[in-house]
Amino acid sequence: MRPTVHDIAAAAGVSLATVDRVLNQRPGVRHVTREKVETAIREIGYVRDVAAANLAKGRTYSFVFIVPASDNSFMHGLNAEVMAAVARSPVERTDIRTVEIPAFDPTALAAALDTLRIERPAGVALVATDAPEVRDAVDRLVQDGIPVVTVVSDLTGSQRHHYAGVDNIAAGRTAARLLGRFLGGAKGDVAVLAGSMLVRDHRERLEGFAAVMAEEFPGLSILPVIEGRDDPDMAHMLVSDALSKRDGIIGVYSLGAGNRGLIRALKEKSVDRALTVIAHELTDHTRTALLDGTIDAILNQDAGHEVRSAIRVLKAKADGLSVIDAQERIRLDIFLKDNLP
Amino acid sequence: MRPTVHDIAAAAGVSLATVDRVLNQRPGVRHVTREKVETAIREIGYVRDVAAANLAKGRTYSFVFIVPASDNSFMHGLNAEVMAAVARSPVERTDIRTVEIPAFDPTALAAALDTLRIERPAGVALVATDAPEVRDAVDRLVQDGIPVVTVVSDLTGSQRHHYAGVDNIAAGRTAARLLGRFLGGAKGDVAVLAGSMLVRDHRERLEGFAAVMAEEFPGLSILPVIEGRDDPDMAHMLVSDALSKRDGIIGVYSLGAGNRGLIRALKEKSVDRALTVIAHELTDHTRTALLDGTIDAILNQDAGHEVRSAIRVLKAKADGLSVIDAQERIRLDIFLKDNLP
DNA sequence: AAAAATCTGATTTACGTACATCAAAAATGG
DNA sequence: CCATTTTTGATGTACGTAAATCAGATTTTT
Repeated sequence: MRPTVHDIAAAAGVSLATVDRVLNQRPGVRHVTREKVETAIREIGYVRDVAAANLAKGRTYSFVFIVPASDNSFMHGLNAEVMAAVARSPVERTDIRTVEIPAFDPTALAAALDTLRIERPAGVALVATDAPEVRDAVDRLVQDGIPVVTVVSDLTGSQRHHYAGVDNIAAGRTAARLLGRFLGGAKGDVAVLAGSMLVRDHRERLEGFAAVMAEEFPGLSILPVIEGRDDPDMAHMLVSDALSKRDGIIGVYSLGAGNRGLIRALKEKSVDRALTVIAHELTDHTRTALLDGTIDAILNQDAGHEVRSAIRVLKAKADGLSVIDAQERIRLDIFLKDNLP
Repeated sequence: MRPTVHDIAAAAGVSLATVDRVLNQRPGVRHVTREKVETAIREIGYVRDVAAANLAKGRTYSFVFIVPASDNSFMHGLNAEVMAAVARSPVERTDIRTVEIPAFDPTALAAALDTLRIERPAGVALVATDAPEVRDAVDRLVQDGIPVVTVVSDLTGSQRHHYAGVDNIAAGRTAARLLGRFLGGAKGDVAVLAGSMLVRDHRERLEGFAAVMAEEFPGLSILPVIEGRDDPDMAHMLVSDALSKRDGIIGVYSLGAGNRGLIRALKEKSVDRALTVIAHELTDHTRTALLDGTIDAILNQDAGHEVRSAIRVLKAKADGLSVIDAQERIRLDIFLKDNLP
């Protein structure tokens, strides 16, 4: 049987009330007594029974998810996963609320974060927009003792406790190697379709992609980045245009969202030429395109895993427990035709 | 606030004791009364507070992991992950015990399973060996009401509740496509190194591999499978031999363990020729080989995830709860140089 | 040395469920 | 209709922790 508070009390020669004061850092315990209790805790290897503690506290963890109101498949998927978590929340003693804010609007995001300083939830998860005011707002929350994790998009330099998302530089590098290898030794141009270079994820993916391309595939040259603003129609137009103008294009890397337009453009133009295409995010559209050969590989981050991981980490932080790092590492999924889920 | 047993009692117009009898399927409740209570439960949407229930029961889940005593990196890793879970077990109210049995010995495995029918643990996880007697022993456990999950290697046709492992046919197919694409349109021979064709995983990987090769890469022909018995020295010898004899080999697929020998053979022979190599299982050896270019891609199953998933599923089954399917799907990791963890 | 302030102990209630006991009520048999 | 059996209610204890109260013991201040 694992030791309980009673055992600590007996071992330390103090009363239960004192043990409780030490455990829950309540005032009214002399320094020497406190140390005596802490030693006892260490010696008998006591670990608080979190389930019983939460039961006694009648605690429900109240978490807030801040997500951008973006209209693309990935964000819809993310939202769906948060909703699924909300549906499960009573069972897990959590009370999850989502806050939608305009996409790519650092001011709104910072304002939303500052609002939470008053509400004081048990934890905050946010899809970060990379800007100084957001960083500062996050740091303020952390200073207030509120656990904060970033999801999908990180906020380096901030004091957020955790990032539940993929390494986007590694993703870009992986895309480059796949594309390079798939193209064999062929020489030619590679088109890159991004959402916006203002988004950190996209910048990082491009950075990784360009690095490996330069290092390892000198025969391939990257054309100026096409910014499709994650919009299907815009992507369609721009990609069609590029494919018409440059007939040296033999590969395409789509590192953002809005792949529907890309796929349409590819289908129109690729009747007469073979293109190797790597895209991000598995959606109904990209899945179909992968199966029919329009896309050759899809890099993906599992939104469900990210949401669940964020919740687990927030819970652990709220309880002052440690997390299993390997479990919380969000992996980059690589999908070919054959290993689709 | 979520409803409690008291709320059920009030809603159904019965006493707490009766609710308890219904909830824990104790005798002494008239059919009509039972239905009344069950309706109330459904209507107010009651879900048992598992934490409180386990606290009251003083319950600790006792799980048994049956693992083969194989001497290769993967099984060592799996064992390490089980041990890590054991270390965490007191905190999670679980009591995990491992049983080692000789590898590839169906009789021993079946005997071990039958022993557990007497012990009656709260759940059993096993690395299955594909044989009728094992299937029968598993079915007997399931019939006894004990949750059973297979890990790493499945037991199709049995009544096990869950399989925590990858789809090996998909793995083989993925390997074939990667190899085929990496080789561009080149024509030549492909060597396949397996542990043993008696192991179901290996058979399935080969099946998937051969299928895609035949369908999509007619220029590549698969040589007779080399069975290295997952033994480094044996693999080294056999692969060296094959590479010397057949100079048409341009690709290698290693679908089993014992990659150390393969890597040594490749390093010796590949000074004068370029080979594209796909291997399974990320270990220190394969990682190094991937980084130095000896191996081109590694397919991996994360033993840690498999173990944790198995435990989560066993727990859920023991509590009669449902699992989040997407969370428990073990994905096939594809590692290139750039996305190593 | 007395008064005040600070610390500690003892005890109780609560969280939501499980489980046991005993009494009371209702249904069933003859 | 009585005796028996079955069903139901009322009540209490337990699990491990949190949190509160109040009394008693120390220490510190005056």
